[in-house]
Amino acid sequence: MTTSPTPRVTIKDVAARAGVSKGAVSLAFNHKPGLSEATRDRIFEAARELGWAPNLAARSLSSSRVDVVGLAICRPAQLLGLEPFYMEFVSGVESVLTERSCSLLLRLVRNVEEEVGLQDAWWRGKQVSGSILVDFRADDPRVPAAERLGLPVVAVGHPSLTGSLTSVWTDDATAVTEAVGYLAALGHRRIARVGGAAALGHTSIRTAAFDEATRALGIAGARQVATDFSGEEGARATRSLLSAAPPDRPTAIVYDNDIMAVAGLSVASEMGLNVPGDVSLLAWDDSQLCRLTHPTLSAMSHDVHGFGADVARTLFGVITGEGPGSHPVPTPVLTPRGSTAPPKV
Amino acid sequence: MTTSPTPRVTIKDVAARAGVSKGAVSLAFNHKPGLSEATRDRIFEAARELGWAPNLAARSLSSSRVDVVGLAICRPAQLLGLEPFYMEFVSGVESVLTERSCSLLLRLVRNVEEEVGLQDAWWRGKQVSGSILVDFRADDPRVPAAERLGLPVVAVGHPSLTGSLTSVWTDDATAVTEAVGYLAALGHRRIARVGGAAALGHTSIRTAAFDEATRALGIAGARQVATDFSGEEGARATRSLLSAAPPDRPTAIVYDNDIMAVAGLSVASEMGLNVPGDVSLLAWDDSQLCRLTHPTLSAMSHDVHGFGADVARTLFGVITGEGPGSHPVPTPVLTPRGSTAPPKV
DNA sequence: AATAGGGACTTTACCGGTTCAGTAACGGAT
DNA sequence: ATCCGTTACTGAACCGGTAAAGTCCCTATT
Repeated sequence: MTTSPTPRVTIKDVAARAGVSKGAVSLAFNHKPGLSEATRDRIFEAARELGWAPNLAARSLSSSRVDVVGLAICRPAQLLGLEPFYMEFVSGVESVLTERSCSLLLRLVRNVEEEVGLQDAWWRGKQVSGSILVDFRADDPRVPAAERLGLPVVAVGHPSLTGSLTSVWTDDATAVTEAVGYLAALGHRRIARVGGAAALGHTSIRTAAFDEATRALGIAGARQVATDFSGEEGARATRSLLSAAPPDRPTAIVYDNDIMAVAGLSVASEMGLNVPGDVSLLAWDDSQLCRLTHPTLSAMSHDVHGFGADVARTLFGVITGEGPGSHPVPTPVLTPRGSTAPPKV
Repeated sequence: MTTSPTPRVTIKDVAARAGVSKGAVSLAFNHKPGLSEATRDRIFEAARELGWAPNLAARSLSSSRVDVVGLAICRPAQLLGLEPFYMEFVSGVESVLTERSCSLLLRLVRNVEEEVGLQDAWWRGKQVSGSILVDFRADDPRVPAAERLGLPVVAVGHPSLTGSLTSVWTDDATAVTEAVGYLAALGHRRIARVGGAAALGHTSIRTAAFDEATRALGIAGARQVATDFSGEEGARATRSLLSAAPPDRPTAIVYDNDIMAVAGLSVASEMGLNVPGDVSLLAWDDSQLCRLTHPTLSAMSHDVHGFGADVARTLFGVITGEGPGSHPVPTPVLTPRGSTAPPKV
């Protein structure tokens, strides 16, 4: 049994079959004017019969445009799997890409330098028409790199981190302030925060906002610890916070994602502490996970799918020549569930 | 301030700069013989100075090969985000693609029909050199489609589902048997299973294996329920199973993924049942999540990252003309943790 | 001395589309 | 009857590479 050598059908075959020139087929398939209805139909009919689809490589070569956008993510694989955030984000991005029959080129990288090299190669090699940049850090090398290349990008991150690049961002500072305010309103005076990777820009923003918010409320015993976003570190951080003697022990903890909050919840129960009786927990980036625990987790909730879609739409804007801009998306909203309550006396 | 129009540098510029012909540059960059060391160096030097990277569209057009593989995933976005499985799988795939400077074209689709159309277009349009197919169901339309197109694919699924396609699969039946055997050995006689989407092939395989295993052990009261893999349905299923009166209530539950097991755990505690005292829980597709709960979840553990890598390697085999084959990967192994124990009395 | 062989390149013909200058045909205005 | 302006389409150049055939020169063989 031999594999049939798949006689690839090209635009020429379609043209021949429809009795027109290649040019006409091209016009028809790009919905450009200059063809009669009848001819157009004949062409589509011929293409259908032959099962022809334009060769994108050829198209992008001659028209020098590609329908692909790039996304490189830089987190250890094991952590990535757990972050519901990314998959949901990606699916939001896809939802708008699909509408415009555009594809997503995804790559996991080990560090920012590798990503810079990758974006560079993608753009130089005309593999993408633009890229989405995530996980900004202070003085991120991708900012000058994208500027230098003239690569159309949208930077997912606060404008203070993304230089002249078009950015789409959530107002983390306000959200942190709201979270702290909520816990303080419940009566908590000893509030701690288990933050994400210190190198990440949005982590520093939240850290600063947390300091500011607690100071403003006159809360003295506010502690923060940095982690790598993993459940394990979340657990470790929680254990260390909760093992302080009662007067120093926080009565409320805010987490930077929901995995760590879940881990924190189990640490509390392992230590014989009642949630929310002895300690209140507040998660971030509300995913379904927060509703699966017992008690359910209160969270700063956030439409990640819609966020991804916004980012993709903005990227199309940039690609079509829109000038740089800064696009805030709705601030995460506090969603109280079962893990937060007033502290016991 | 005008954006510099990015004068794209082509192979011709590099050739000119190195004082050779385009052909020579092509030879150098494809590591083909026929050039002296000196010339080769001059060419690379020139390319480096100009910051040139070959245009992949042009390359794939003339050499009729592309360094891209396709992957379409068909699950609702919200569920996807939660399944640690996919991100980990993807990262495994990426790890071997990257070595061969190959990229992954990812797309989320709504149903199998849409995927068939997509794979068809990808292949016809020469956008991919091969594809990875996941989530097989009985009489999957992708099997005849891939055969008809001559599209090189590797099917992630049991050979009984994937027809003549090259398959990579885990032996779910054996794993289920082992899981049931373990619980039975602990003394459980009333074992239930919270399965995944009934339409999926591996779900039916597990369902059949569960029936078979419980029958073989003479266990009468074995119940199974189908879900959509979501935590919510996992919780609902657990609630329904555990609300039976004690003699009928299962003393052990096996889940088809770990999200549902986490959900089940919280349902048990919400119902005032002790895990593992009153009921033992066993998760599947062991992710970090299983170590974050309290008690920690026993699970059928499985190297998903390595699985993805194997799949990618196999795909390269298929692309380079290796005949169809069936490649089993290691069976998930039972990893006992805190959620399983002998039943009380 | 003539010839063969091979290394190091160059030349040239594509790959499969898009684009744009050109052309033929037709209806209407002058 | 002529000229103009559209509309509908064709033909050829071009995009940036690859691949196969061709050229040239140098050394080894007969």
